[in-house]
This record gives sequence, structure tokens and C-alpha cells, in this order.
Amino acid sequence: MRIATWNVNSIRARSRRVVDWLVREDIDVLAMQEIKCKPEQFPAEAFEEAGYELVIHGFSQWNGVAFASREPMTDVATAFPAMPGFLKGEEGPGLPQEARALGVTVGDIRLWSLYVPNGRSLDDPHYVYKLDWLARLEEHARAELAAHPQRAMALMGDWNVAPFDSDQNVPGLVPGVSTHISPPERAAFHAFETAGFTDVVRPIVPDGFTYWDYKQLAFPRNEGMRIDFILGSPAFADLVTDASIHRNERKGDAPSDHVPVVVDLEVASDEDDRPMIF
DNA sequence: ATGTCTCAGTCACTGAGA
Repeated sequence: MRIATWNVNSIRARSRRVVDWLVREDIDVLAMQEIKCKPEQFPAEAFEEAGYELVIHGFSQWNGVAFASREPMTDVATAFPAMPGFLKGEEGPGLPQEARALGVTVGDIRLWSLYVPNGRSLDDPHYVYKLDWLARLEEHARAELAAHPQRAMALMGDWNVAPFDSDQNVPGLVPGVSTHISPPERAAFHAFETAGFTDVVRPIVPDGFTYWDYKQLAFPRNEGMRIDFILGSPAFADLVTDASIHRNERKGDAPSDHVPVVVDLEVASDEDDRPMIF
């Protein structure tokens, strides 16, 4: 079974490219972020014709998360418990939640598609929101693991954090000013490891970025960041047989600014179960 | 030089977000 995560940066602008990649790479489940549309605007036909079911969560032209899967998805959640909201110019509790988290169950595996808030700058309310959002997510992940210690569960998406210095090569990033590299963000990310969730890709793919800005020839200069991750519970990590970062998806016509991250699991899919007929 | 990309709102641009 192959599971992937991809910040697609508008699915309407990229449906052909995404579906072609899914088919070419034989992906069973894709977690998408930044679909940038409402469910009724999602280009569903292209996915369905290729054999994928969809679960879509989007409110507007901003954010938005979705799953495409060859196998049925159940137990859909459009937020995790106590997920903070945000509204520019407003503060305090009770702000509207954004479309940044989507949970589904495929087979026995619990999967989350996550689009962590950007943070914007260290003195912006969005940065407080980002840290709070990550802390509440970590609380949920920790509670889920305590309740179901044997369960395979993955937190996959655009984390908007470069956890290590080697995870970014962006001249404009300034320590003490820029988001994505600040100690509180990195601590919020590493808290998931303390909670029992490990980056299942890095041991197999130790190097490489997952995002390059459109500006300033960032991709040809390889001025990118590694900010898209798949964190797995112990049971999920035990299933992983391989992983890959699909750097080539940053090339060619109309790419997203992020590339897909893939894990292979030793789980029999329906396809594998089908008897061979000669 | 925030030098790109995407979408909304409104109709050739600007604003917002990343």
C-alpha cells in the first residue's frame, strides 16, 4: 500500500497533474493540502475516473484539505478536538476554525491531512495561532495513542516547520525574525516525537527539500525547505517498508511549490488480494 | 525587486496569502 501527502497549491489549477501522478506512481491514498476551493468546486471527475474516492474539506479560496483513496474512507473528522480558530484582527477563544485538518480511516489505519498555519512572522498573531494549533494537535495525537496504543496512525501534511538547520537553504530566512525555523516552532514539532510519533521518511530519505518558493529561481538554486512530513505512531512506523520524496514534481509545467512525500506500507491492498488469473 | 503564483472581486486591475 502506498500513501502520500502533497500540498497541491490549488487543486483546480493542478488536477490533471495530480491525477496523472497518482496513477503513474500507483498511489492508494493521497492526503492533500491547500486545495483552495469548496467541495462543490473540487475537480472530482478526474479523480473518480481514475478510481479514487474523495473526502473534501474546504470553506473558501484559502487553505482546504482533502483525501483521495482507492479504498473506502470512514470516520471522517473535519477538526481535531480543541482545534483553535483564527480571524484576522480578532483574538480570544471562539474564533472560526479553518479547513486545515481532515481525519479519515482507511482499513485499520487512521490518517490525518494537516495544513499547519504559516505563522507569517514572529510578531504576528498568526504565529501564536500556529504554536497553539500545533500544541492542541499534539495533545490529540498523544491522547489517541494512549487510548489505542496498537493502532496505526499517521499525521501527514505541510507542517510549515523546518525542524533542523539542514532542512532549509533559504538566504532570506533570518533567525529571530523568520518563521519555520524558530526554537518554539521546532520544539512544537519535536513534541510529537516525545509523544511517540516519528518521522517515518527521514530515516529512509535523510536529505532533500519538499518545498521551493516560486520566486527568485529558488528551485534551480535549490533554495528550499523540508517542511512536509509523515509522522507515524509505533504501529504505523512498523508497517513502513520504503519512502520517497518526488522532487521531479517541482519541474515542468505549472508545478505546485511543494512536492509529494510517499511511504510504502506492508499492508495488503484490495489489489494485492485479488487472485491472479492467467 | 516580494523579481511568482493563485484566487476573489469586479471587469484590467488590486488585495490577500504564501
